[in-house]
Formats: sequence, structure tokens, C-alpha cells
Amino acid sequence: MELQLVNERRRGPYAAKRLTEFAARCRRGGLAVTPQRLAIIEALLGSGEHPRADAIFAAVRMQHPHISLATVHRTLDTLCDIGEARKVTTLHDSARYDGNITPHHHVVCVKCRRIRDIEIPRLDRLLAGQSELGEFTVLGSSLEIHALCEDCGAKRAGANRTMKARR
Amino acid sequence: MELQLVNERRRGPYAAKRLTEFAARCRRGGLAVTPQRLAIIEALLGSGEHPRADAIFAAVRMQHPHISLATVHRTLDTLCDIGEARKVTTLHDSARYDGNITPHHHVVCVKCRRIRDIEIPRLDRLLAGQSELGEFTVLGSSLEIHALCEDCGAKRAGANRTMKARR
DNA sequence: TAACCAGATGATAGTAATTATCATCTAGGT
DNA sequence: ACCTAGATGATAATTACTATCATCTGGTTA
Ligand SMILES: [Mn+2]
Ligand SMILES: [Mn+2]
Ligand SMILES: [Zn+2]
Ligand SMILES: [Zn+2]
Repeated sequence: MELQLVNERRRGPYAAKRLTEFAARCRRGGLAVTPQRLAIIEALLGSGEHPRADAIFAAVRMQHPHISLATVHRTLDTLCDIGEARKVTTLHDSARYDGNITPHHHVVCVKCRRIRDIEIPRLDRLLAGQSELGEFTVLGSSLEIHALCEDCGAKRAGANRTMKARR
Repeated sequence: MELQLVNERRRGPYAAKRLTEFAARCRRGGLAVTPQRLAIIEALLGSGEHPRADAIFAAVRMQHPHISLATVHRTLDTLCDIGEARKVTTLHDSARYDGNITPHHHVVCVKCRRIRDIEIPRLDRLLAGQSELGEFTVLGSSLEIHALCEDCGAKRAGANRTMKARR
């Protein structure tokens, strides 16, 4: 079996380990260890759902009734910045459309969000014939390669044309 | 070379062919062939940028100064429905976070948006060592497998718990 | 331990993308 | 030419998120 659903049982021990290291990692990142941050990372590590900010908010609220939704948004963002969490939906800020309906994949510049088509025949071969994945029925797939484009990568950070700044 | 940027030159002929077939495909999908739809698919096929709705709007406006932005949104959505376009940003509607920072990939139920972790060692091996891709500097990657989960796939369409309906 | 302050938080206003509503229009069939 | 289901344009509403700013606090220092 080449593609494999990750076993849910693994999460418990993994979360426990991450949690014990969390305070140290915060300080390493120059961040204060606040009760809110602890509660948020704990809720995130305790979920296998890849939750949205509002779900984390709901979970954390039970222990911290005064927490603000803005804090949850900010904290999740911060956790991603220091590498303690990851945003699954890299390009979530606005819809991007493609007129090319032949099967293909994409490189995305993480700074300016430029997207270009790529072909990976060996990947397509690898996935062809995979019609079941645990309890899921496979319909298709798409690989997103995160990268820096020429314009964004070559220059020193600072003077770059960043699309993220536009929000 | 295993990963390959798709040559821009290919787009011209591809777009031309798609455009000539468009009216027929619309009718097959039960859609009226309106000047707005023609202009929108033409703009989309003419772009290699994976544009956002507002970019298409700007392009189309030059020929159709009266077109509404809502029409552009609706039409792009419709084009995706009939398979004439594709939304690159499948999960763009809201940010989803992951506490699992070990490298892994995801299956996404296209109906209820459930996301589960998967491991594809052979894919990771395939991509390892690929640090350049044309003018892009590779940072990482993530495969998204589109699927139907047990709950959404087994049932007849209709009584399914769809998350998309929540918007 | 107390005093300090950079950075964190909560409350709330603002923004931007998308969707809903609805009166009017038109593609395509008769 | 006429009819009508469906498409469009104008605009209001929604939603996820970000900005602002007064207040608070973790963690360092004296
Ligand atoms: Mn593409
Ligand atoms: Mn994951
Ligand atoms: Zn770039
Ligand atoms: Zn589902």
C-alpha cells in the first residue's frame, strides 16, 4: 500500500510531546507563554479535524470564556509563523481560476502568489488506479509546490513585491 | 527531468480549440450561450495567471463595460460546475489549521470538507532533492487528494450533509 | 518583591471577497 | 414575432478576517 491514511491513535502521544516542548519553543521564538496561547495550541493539537479559527475559538472558550476571536486568529497566525502550526489552505484568501482543464499541478510563489502549471507524469502514474483511500473514494488530486519565484527569491527580503501585504 | 513547468506557448492553440467547442459544451450543459459567458471563458483561457474574479472582471470590462462583477463570480462558478474551468483554490473559503507539523499530505472530501492526513513516502522521495523548478526555488509541497468521504459518498445525492450549502 | 514595559489581549470598527435578492432582460425554442 | 426559463445588473447582505487602540500582563530587572 503506497498511500496511507495516518492512524488517529498516533495523535495522542504526538500532541503530548509537542505540548511539553511548547513553552520552550515559544521563548525560542521570542514569544510570551500566555494562557491563551497554551489553550489554543492544546486545542489545535487535540484535533484531527484541521479546524477553522471559529472551531478553535469554541473549544478554547470553554476554559477561557473571556478569550477574543481576534486573539484566536492572531495566535493561529503566530503559531504558523514560528513553525508550531501550519495553514492547510495556503491560498485561501481568494479564489483562483484555471481555464486549463487537462490534469496538471502547480507551483505557487509563497510571496507574490504567482501560480504556474507543472506536469509530473510520475506522480500521475503513482496515483492512477488509486480509487479508494480508507473510507474515501478518490476523485482526483492536485499537488501544490510551494516556492519562491525569481522576482521574490533573488532580491533581499524587504523591497519585494509581496501580495500578502495587500490584505 | 521529472517535474516540468508547462510551456506557455501551448496555451494559444489550446485556448483556440476550447473556444470553438465552447458553445456546444454550454448547450450540452443546458446553458445559454451569452456574450458574457463567451467573454469570460475567453479571458480565462487567454490567461496563464490563474486569475481571480476581479482580474477577469477587469479584462472583460474592456469589451463589455456594462458587465457586473456578480456575473463574473457566478459565471466562473458555473464554468467549474460544467467542467469548463477549475478552481485552483479548492479550500479557499476559510483558513484551516493543522497542529501536525510533520510532513504529510491530505485527503479532502469535496462535499463536507472533512480533511484527513495521509502519508505518501514515495511522493516525498520523488520530490526530495528537487530544489529548483524553472525560475522557482522549491520550499515544500503538499498533495491534496479530492475525494468523497464515507458519509457523503455512500448516500444518494440530496440528503447529504454538505458543508458547501452553508454559504 | 516591586516596578517596569514590550508585547499580548479584548472589544470593536473596518475591509474585502463572495453570495443573496430581485427587478429587468434575453437566448433560444415555438 | 412571441414566450418563458434562465441570465444579468444593481445593490444589499454576509462572512471571514484584519486593524485599531485602550488596557493588561509575562517576564525581566533593580
Ligand atoms: Mn493550472
Ligand atoms: Mn494534516
Ligand atoms: Zn513571487
Ligand atoms: Zn464528506
